[in-house]
Amino acid sequence: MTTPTLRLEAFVPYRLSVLANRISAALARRYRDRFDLSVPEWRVMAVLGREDGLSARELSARTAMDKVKITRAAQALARKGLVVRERDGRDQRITRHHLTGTGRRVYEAVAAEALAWERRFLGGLDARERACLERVLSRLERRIAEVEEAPDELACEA
Amino acid sequence: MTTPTLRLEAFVPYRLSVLANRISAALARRYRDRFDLSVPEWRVMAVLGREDGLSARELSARTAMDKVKITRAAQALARKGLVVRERDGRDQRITRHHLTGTGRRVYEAVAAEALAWERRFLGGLDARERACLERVLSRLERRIAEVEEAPDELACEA
DNA sequence: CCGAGTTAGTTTCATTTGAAACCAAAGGCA
DNA sequence: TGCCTTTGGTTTCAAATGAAACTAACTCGG
Repeated sequence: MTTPTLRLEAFVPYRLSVLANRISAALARRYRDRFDLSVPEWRVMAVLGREDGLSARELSARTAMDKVKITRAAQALARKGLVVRERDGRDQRITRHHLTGTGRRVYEAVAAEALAWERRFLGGLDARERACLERVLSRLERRIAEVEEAPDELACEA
Repeated sequence: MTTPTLRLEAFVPYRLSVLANRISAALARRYRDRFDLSVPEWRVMAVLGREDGLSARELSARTAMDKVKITRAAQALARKGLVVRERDGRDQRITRHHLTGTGRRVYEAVAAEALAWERRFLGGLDARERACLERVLSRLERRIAEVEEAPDELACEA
């Protein structure tokens, strides 16, 4: 038995990374060109569009971005007049974030565009492939969480 | 029919991006802790381990990294004594890259570790899920290439 | 109450990144 | 042969990033 050699183009972490970056880049360009938004800014808007009044901490949890990124994205959005930030009444440490009127209109437009892009992108797949994708994504999300918790043990299935 | 609202946690580009970053981060930490290598450095080594004497341009193509990153990674590897770089005899513009003896030993070690990690990671999936993953990855790789070429048209399947 | 410890968010600073400018060597081609 | 363009690679510069330090506000045991 020969030692299996590592081929980058067949190595799943590499393939996933390249794929995700290409997809992100394609979308990021659209956000920037059409709406002058960065990806972190867009993610914050996307979350606020569905749940208003979140704190930075909550935004961080829902966007998978660290708190520094949240601060900066939120400040940028505030400068652009898309978001307002206010101290929470009960706990003065907390900053609550809200879309402004303009913010909401922009949100609707970007959300529509993003969904359209996704629909078009996934439209190239047949129903079986899309089901497959959903399965695999959920599965890998669960799996990486397991591996993150036990970076060394031979953590196999329960 | 209500407008479908965008839920970030169900949006494929977002999920893929977060997933790929988590996987990359987990691996990157190992490369760094055990071998003091960054991801770009490791990718260059991985390619050189199988094809020696590549130019920066070829490395760029095979690692999906731009030429600036290649220059920097290669310079770092040279400083560490893992790679040597030399001008091509025929075309003096070209730099050829080779693993040193140490470089090859490190390559073998990192490659083994990377493959072991992947095996462990994917070991959490059953055979069907792994097949599914392979299918979906190939499919999406093809699909993003199509969309990159025709960013606007409603490019569906041929 | 009051200080130790915690939590929310911001700022700082060093590192990473990539677009664009740049330099040097080839490749036409008049 | 001597431009003019192209190509391979490096450097520069400004922006993005994130770890760690920091500030301010809250909590809780004594």
